[in-house]
Amino acid sequence: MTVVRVALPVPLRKHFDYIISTELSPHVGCRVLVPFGNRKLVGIIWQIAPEDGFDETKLKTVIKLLDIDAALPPLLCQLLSFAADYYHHPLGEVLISALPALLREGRDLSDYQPKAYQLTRSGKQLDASALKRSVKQQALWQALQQHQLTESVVLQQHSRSTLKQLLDKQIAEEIIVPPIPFIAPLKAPSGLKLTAAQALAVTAVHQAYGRFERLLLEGVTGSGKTEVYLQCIASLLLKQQQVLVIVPEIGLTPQTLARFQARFDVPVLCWHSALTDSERLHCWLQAKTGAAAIIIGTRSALFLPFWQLGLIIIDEEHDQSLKQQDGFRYHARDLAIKRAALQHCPILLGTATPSLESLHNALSKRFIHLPLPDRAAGQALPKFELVDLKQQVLQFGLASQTLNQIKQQLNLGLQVMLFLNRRGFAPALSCQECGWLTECHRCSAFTTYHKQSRQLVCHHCGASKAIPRQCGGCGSTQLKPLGQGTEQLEENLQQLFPDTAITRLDRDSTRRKGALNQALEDIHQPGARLIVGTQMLAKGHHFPNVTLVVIVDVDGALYSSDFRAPEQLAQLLTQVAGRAGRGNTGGTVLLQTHYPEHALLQDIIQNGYASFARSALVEREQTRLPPFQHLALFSVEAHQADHCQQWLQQLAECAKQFPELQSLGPIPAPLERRAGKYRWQLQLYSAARGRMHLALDNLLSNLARWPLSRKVKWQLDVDPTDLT
DNA sequence: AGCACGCCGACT
DNA sequence: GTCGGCGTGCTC
Repeated sequence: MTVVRVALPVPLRKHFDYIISTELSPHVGCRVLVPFGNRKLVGIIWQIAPEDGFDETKLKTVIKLLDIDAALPPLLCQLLSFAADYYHHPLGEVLISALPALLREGRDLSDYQPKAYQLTRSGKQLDASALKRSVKQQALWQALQQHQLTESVVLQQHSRSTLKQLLDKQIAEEIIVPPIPFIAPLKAPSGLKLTAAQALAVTAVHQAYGRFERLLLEGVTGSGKTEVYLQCIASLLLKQQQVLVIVPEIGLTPQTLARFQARFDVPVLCWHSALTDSERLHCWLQAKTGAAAIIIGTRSALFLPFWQLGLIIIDEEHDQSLKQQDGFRYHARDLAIKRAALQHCPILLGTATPSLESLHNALSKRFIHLPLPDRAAGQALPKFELVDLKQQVLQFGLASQTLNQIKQQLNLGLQVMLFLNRRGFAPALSCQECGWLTECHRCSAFTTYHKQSRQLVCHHCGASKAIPRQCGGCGSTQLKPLGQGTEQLEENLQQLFPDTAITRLDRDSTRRKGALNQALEDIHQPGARLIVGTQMLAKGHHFPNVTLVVIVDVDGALYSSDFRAPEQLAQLLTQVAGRAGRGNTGGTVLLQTHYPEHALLQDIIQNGYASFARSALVEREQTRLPPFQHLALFSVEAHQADHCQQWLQQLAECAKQFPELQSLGPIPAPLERRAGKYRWQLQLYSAARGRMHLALDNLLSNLARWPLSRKVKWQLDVDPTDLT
């Protein structure tokens, strides 16, 4: 008997000790089923025979050891332990979140591993006459005499009942066959001819193999980043090493996967939220055994147990979806860097619009900077033009200049893309008599009018309700949509261009399964077409026939209280612009604004993202904002606003004992009420990362004792990207 | 987080 | 007389 210290998926920042038989040979990283209060939980063994043991007489016994081999290998344990400390999230929850759901539930791994059958010792010595009464059993017995057979092979020729009979008689036995690591392709395919800049980048990555190195591939849209990835991967596969490619949530299109699969004759697997639980477990096992060569996945792919990981690629490293926005709020890029350090392998961050964090690291030489300043096929980058909306008569939110340019392109049989970051028909319904607007009862926000579904929907809490007949203020029946969303823009454009095909791409139009792919297929058809959409248009897709991009309304993002808003706007504009003119014709981007003289717009259109980002960094340094100071955000939710405020006030008081922490707040969150709850926040800034973490640990152990902590729901977000 | 225990108010 | 509201305490 020995004591094991177990990490359990509960929000308690401590471990629990249990007794287990030494004969089971438990080790760190194995799952165990344990009694906890009056329920049973799956936990992870974190320590064997801890020295400062809990009172042994009070210990309960492990119900079941669920793994022979650690489900979380040592390297992953190190990574997850680091992550739990860094993001101040309870270890047990972090560990369990790294496992596929089926393993989290305590399922036996062997149920999901491929099985094979062989004769037992007595089965081998069996006399042929022993089975003469059963022709079928005899046939299977004879087949197994040659060599073991996998389950699928057995079942092709024999029935499951015959097999069961031989197993019951102990003539045959079941064995688990570990999948075989992938076979390296004999020769790496050469691929496209690289530009000089691409070749330099590939060489830099090659030189980093086998050691930890961080590389930032800053390639303008259309510069051929994917080709760089592919050529880096090719040589790694020859070394029999695996590759992890992390992509943004909607970046993993069938096209991306197809491109990788077409290039390499090795198993390429994907990992994303749409997989079923057993597909996920399959992928997890293929990574662990080395059967998978390349895994392309969203942020949680970061926690897959690779057999021999040789390279991590983070595509679109600036993308917001790399940061988990609830619960365990990790940043996949930052943890991937930690993982690469633990694996002693290089990590390549690719983007046209680097995050200011990564750019700062590159400029200060912590990362190797690999610029790809030109488009691979030599096309010109799209050119920006500002359209001044002041003192203009607009038609459906579009200036006459904009409309003229759209007409021109359509007449040439080309495609025009209109970007409007507002889905639905209109952002609100408004009363013509008194100005009343339809609001969400539970959020401090207006409800969006959706014409097709005939509903008012709150985009913050998801609540939807029927359209009111009368104004909630004066009773008038004169309710009109206020403002324009993509649904309305599509309708209006159809009126202006009745003979032109229009494709709308937003969350509503692509909700139906297969709708997104259908839309993308339509867009790839030649001929004039209007494309209307939200954020979805900005990410990854290739629209070769688009020559004109219209940003219908840039103003919303120009005056925001979030210090990251300019960076995000610049990234968005650049990414959307990058969809234009990828074919042979150069593209134009029209920015419609009431503030054409705005410094941010001027900087982006005249000098491009790279220049904007460098000046934004200077500004961040002057204002002591990230990455020049570290930020941790405490947020609270409660039914009563003063509970929020009081709790944060107490926290701010407590934080005062740490001179290295500067606090900002308590302040109401930008969306002060959501789903019926008030939301407040306290921002903590610090120049010294290490000391900030110590202070946070101290704050967390303090606040656990406050009575008010029971009345509010609080969260801590380290390095937040979203301050709403 | 879950879950039990426990103590007060409104119903068959 | 009970059902059930959520405050409080505990989990090796």
